[in-house]
Amino acid sequence: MFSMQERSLDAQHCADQPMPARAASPQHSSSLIELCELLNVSVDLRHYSHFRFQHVRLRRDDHLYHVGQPCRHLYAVKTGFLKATLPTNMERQPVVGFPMRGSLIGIEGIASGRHTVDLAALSDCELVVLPLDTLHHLGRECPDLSRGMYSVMAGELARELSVSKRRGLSAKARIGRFLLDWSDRFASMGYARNVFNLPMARGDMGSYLGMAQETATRALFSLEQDGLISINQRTICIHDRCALLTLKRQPRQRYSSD
Amino acid sequence: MFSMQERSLDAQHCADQPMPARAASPQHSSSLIELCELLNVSVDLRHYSHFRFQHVRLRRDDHLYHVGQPCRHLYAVKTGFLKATLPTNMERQPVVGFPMRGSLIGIEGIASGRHTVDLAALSDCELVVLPLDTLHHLGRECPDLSRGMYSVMAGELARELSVSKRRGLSAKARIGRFLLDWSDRFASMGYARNVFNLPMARGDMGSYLGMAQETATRALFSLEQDGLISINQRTICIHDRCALLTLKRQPRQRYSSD
DNA sequence: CGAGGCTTTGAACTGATTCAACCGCAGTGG
DNA sequence: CCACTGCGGTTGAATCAGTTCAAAGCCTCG
Repeated sequence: MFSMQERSLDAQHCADQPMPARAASPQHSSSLIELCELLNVSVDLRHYSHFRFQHVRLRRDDHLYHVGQPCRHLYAVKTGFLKATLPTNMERQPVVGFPMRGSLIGIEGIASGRHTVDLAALSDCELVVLPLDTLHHLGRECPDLSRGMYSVMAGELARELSVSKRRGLSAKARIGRFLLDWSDRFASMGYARNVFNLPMARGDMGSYLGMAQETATRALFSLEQDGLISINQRTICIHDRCALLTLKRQPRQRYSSD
Repeated sequence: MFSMQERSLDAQHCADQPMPARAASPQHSSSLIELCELLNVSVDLRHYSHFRFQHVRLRRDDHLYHVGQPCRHLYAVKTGFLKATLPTNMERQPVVGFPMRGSLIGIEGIASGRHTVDLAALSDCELVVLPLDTLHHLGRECPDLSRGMYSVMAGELARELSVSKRRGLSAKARIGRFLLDWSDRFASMGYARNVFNLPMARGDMGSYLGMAQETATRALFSLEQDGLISINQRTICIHDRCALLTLKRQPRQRYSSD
């Protein structure tokens, strides 16, 4: 239904002047300084503040891009939540990430020139469009920016690697870590650390954590039983952060001691 | 011409860690052009060919760096195989990667300034040292290089993301994909595509793929039973690439039709 | 030759998946 | 207003893939 948007975005890609049709009311744009603040990179940009970056708005369930589409822009998330999914011949596309405010989207497509994940909006979103051409152009004149970009990209890689820490943990422990991750993300946005709404369905949560959605449900319920959290639909209240963090595959006491 | 590299290398040696003493005899160095060829980035570098990058040699089981050590260099693998492991409080450190010729190591530490994985040599290795200072310096003068670095880093991220495609596959299928990955890696180095030696132990293989080492053993054996491969210790011979690729979790026929 | 590390094999065990049914809520249309 | 529909979430029961423990076999290297 909104595929028109993708087409028009592509057209813009060619024209090198991103101006999405859907953002029919593009009141907003950001300066380079605002963009850097959003991405949390600190550079001296006094001379380049005249650059402005347009915004794109997405509605829930809109797709920002699909696998295989040319990658000519990156996007910094200003508001809203998204999910990235991998293409597989399976019916269930595995979820590989939940970008939100401060995330830089699209990096995965730089190497091949084409996007390698699908990006869908979980809620209404506002994104800052960063054309790759502009990025390279700016990098030439503003060395600090290159450094900042290296840092952002490396950060994404490090975060992705750390995901592997969850391997070997029980489903319950993975859910626990996951909740703490979101807790920190909300806290870093200035929201409450211990009460928040998860933006995704159980199925997406499970897929991201590598378990069936029923398992996600049961793990949440089990954590609630233990008094570590309270759940009400997608609203989470964390009671015992420390316990959530130290959950792990218990040694499994076999017919032992006694 | 070496001054910059030597300074930072020395600084690292003195200040931070006991870098392998064997690196004391670095006979070789590479030009920027050689480095770019190694990393498979194509840029016009005629004017910068006077830069030279020192080499480091590692012996089997040597560590290139540990978690927490300052990240001031990247390393391009020239020869040999390594493994990257995450730190956890568990006894078994999860393996997150097997860098080899062409891989760029150390990116994960750029964002935080400190390394976030352990890097150990699985075999004797030769690495090209790329000081971050030099990288930033060069990027200023040679815009193409920045672009190339973005591409390399983004490629690492994309590769890391694609690892998630293995989620949801059976152990056997994951092993199959793993073997094909190595097959392609060897092929891209100009070696035989269908016969090769894996550089890592079963335990590391299993850890990387998220399974117990016994499961890795059994999956390999099962593939051999099916006639898709032959195994002899760490020597693998692939007979049916297509079948390896199409392995997946079979639908599980329950007490079926009625 | 012996020690120790890696690999294989067997057998018991269990966490998680799968299937299936049900609940509750939101949107829709009569 | 209420039946209807569909989706997300929850719950239960059976089953299985993979883990864990245990022990033996094999290879390498000092």
